[in-house]
Amino acid sequence: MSRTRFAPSPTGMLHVGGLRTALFNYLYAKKNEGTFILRIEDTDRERYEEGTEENILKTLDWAKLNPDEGVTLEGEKGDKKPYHQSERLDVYKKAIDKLLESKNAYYAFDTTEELNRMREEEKKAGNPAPKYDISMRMRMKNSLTLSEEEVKNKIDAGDEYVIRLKVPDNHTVKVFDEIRGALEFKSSSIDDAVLLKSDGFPTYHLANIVDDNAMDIDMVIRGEEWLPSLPKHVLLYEAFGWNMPKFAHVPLLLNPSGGKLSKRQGDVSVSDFIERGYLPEVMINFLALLGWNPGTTDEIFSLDELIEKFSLDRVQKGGAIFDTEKLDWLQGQWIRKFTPKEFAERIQPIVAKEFPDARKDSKFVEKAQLIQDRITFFKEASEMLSFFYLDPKVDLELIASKKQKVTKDMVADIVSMLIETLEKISTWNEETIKESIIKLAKEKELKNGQVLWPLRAILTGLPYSPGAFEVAEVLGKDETLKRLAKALELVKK
RNA sequence: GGCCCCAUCGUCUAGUGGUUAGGACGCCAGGUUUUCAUCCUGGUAACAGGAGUUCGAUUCUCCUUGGGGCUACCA
Repeated sequence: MSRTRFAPSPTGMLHVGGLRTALFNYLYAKKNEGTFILRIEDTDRERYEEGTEENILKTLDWAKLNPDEGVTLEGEKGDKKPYHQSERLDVYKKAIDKLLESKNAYYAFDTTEELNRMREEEKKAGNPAPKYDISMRMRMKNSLTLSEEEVKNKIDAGDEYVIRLKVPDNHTVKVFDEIRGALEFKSSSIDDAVLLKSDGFPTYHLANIVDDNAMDIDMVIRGEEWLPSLPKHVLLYEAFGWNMPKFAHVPLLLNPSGGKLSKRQGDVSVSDFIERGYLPEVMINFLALLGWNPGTTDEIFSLDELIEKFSLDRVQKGGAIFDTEKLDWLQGQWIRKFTPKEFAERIQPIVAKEFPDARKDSKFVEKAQLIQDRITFFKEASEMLSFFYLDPKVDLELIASKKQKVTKDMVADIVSMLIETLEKISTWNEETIKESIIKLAKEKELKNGQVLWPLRAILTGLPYSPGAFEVAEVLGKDETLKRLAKALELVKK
């Protein structure tokens, strides 16, 4: 049993990196017959974006990574409510009081302007990385430099304040990361982070630790960008006297040019990929392989298979460039994996949108079969099946083909021969059609392509399409001959 | 700048002291008795550099270099 959580902020659409973090958390939980929890970290009122929480939930639902507990599309589930941090302010207040009491935190009354000025001064004085601790703590206005009475007076007077973590001096924080191993941080490099903002909201550091503890999270899987603040979190757990969960910092997803994944260099929000027609199975499969591998050469995995194979010790340490070259290939693999019936069912509504006849087409499965190996996106299906639902244009430029050695003045003869030959076929199927046409070509001393190209071009009206034999079979004898006859007439003119 | 993380083909990766350094995507060539696609076969291409440890380093250690992250009253 294990409890993991995905804890996004509603500050933007869910992006692929976030989905991967969610996936790893989901896989870990399921692998250990545990619980996957979704918590919304909405403590930043400035960056809050309307609708993004819904986008996150819907995207997770699309990917079939629905949380077992926490915030869901059906509302909050579980006995650790609420799961929105903005509704847990009293919980943080209590926690802060505890830290204040144990002197692990202190009040600070400095304004942003004062802080900025002091940092400038420090830099000029040769301190490259001014931190509130060490260099600034004693120079600023806070409960470490002010008397108890002064502090009380300021608070009573309504002065704004934040509460900061008191990082102990001369201390080494030791912590273990499931992916990176043992880590050490000197406390001199850790800043006295703000825990409670002047608006009464907690920062990530506080809220995150308090909630992970309250929600019994025992494995924290999050992005590598959190690694530098890990010692602060460890210090908080120590200050509270709580048991620490295990930590696993997964490598970042990178732009093609190397930096942290961002817009500008292409699509990064999952919604973009959904819109472009990628299947959830494909996205999940692709994301799983970015930073993780099964240790075998297998590459196609369903969510269930991933649950079975997943383990943190096969997660990569280095960042992975989010390069979608392989995504299209994967999509093709998945499309080809569907049974003919499944495939037909999935494209039928899409084709029917353009060609209503497709909806009640008894031969739809056969038609769909012709293109299952030829498409990467379902939306390509309509065009590729168009010739079944409308009369193809007869285009002499297309029917004659230099490459196939078919000149324009040969076309009429070839079409006549085709009609004559095909009319004689009594059992109409791919095999018999093929047989008689190959025989025809041989008799007339023509190359197969000289007969087949015109046939396919007339039947489909397209430069690229499924093969002539299979199209003719599905079209049926009558329709095939009808199209040939019509073409012959037009070509003669 | 400081702190932290990382480093195998262009990309995703296998490898855990001795391998012709393997696979996949992409690309190139050929084949699959019509096009496109699929599929098959073959090819292209990598251990960042330098010391050290060792009989022997891609693998262990250190340094350099390179890349990335963090450095907010954002997460």
